[in-house]
Amino acid sequence: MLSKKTKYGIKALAYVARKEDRKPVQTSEISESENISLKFLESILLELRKSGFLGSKKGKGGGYYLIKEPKDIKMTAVIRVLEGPIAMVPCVSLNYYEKCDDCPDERTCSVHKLMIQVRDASLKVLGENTLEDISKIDQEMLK
Amino acid sequence: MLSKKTKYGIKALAYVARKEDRKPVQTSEISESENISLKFLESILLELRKSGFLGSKKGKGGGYYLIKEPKDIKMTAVIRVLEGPIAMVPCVSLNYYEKCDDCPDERTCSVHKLMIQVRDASLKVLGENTLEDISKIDQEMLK
DNA sequence: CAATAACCTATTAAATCCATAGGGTAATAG
DNA sequence: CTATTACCCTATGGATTTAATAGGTTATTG
Repeated sequence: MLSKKTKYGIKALAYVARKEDRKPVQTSEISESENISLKFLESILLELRKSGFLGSKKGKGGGYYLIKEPKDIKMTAVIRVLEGPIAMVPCVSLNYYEKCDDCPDERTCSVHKLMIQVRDASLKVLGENTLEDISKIDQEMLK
Repeated sequence: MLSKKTKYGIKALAYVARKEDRKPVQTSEISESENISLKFLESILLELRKSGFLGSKKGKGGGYYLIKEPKDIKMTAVIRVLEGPIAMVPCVSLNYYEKCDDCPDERTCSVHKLMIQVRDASLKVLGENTLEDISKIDQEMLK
């Protein structure tokens, strides 16, 4: 299950991406529009800034803005920062690998075998989707 | 992340599936062979019995055995019973659907859009793999 | 300087997970 | 029939994580 943190983080990024101009967007605006607890959102945006997705500006007229183009932000990167590993089991994670305590041999582990396939399938989808892809709203969708 | 419960459950099912004869396998045997806490495993096997994957036999020579052929057990079914939803977000779950508190309109939700794709990709992999597929050990794997 | 909005630290309530403990009960072997 | 085996069931606790709240500090604009 995706944590609320990740969910909110993605929604916030998508919200910022939908603003054509590059003016900073305030936390409170995102909070109200996306129904996210203000304080919780603050901490998430802060993390997204520290990990290089957002820039910020303090004081009046300040807020957060995208540093890169939405089309250059892969969803794999976003999820890895907010949620951590994409794999469902540490022993098949590319970026957060960890050996299982049980399991003497990964090569013969039934779970390992299966979860590698799931990981690759997820990775494909998340690698093909950019922030641009998921943030735009087609009029088609509203019918 | 996959819970230990699900992980152990899959490993236990695979272990039972690897036994050619249909003799019951004892919990203690699985526990030792797969390095799973005996008491924890007991509760997992019990759940797998109640949900129709395993049958059991009490007394001496008793244990658990598969009710269906390994090739007829899809991994989607196993995971849904042990872990719950396959989707990463309740609002895209086929079997455990739940509306999000935030999110006035799913059709325009960026997370929703993305997670449907992830769900379908996972569903494909888990639907194509059966217990037979993941339980067999190729000699190729050991090289 | 005064207003604004990001920034930072700490705390807490709730939930979930993993495991253990301790027995009860049914079936089988001898 | 009796002892043993091994499944069956309930309850509990510790640890970890998650989600959210609270309260303050720093920097920028006008």
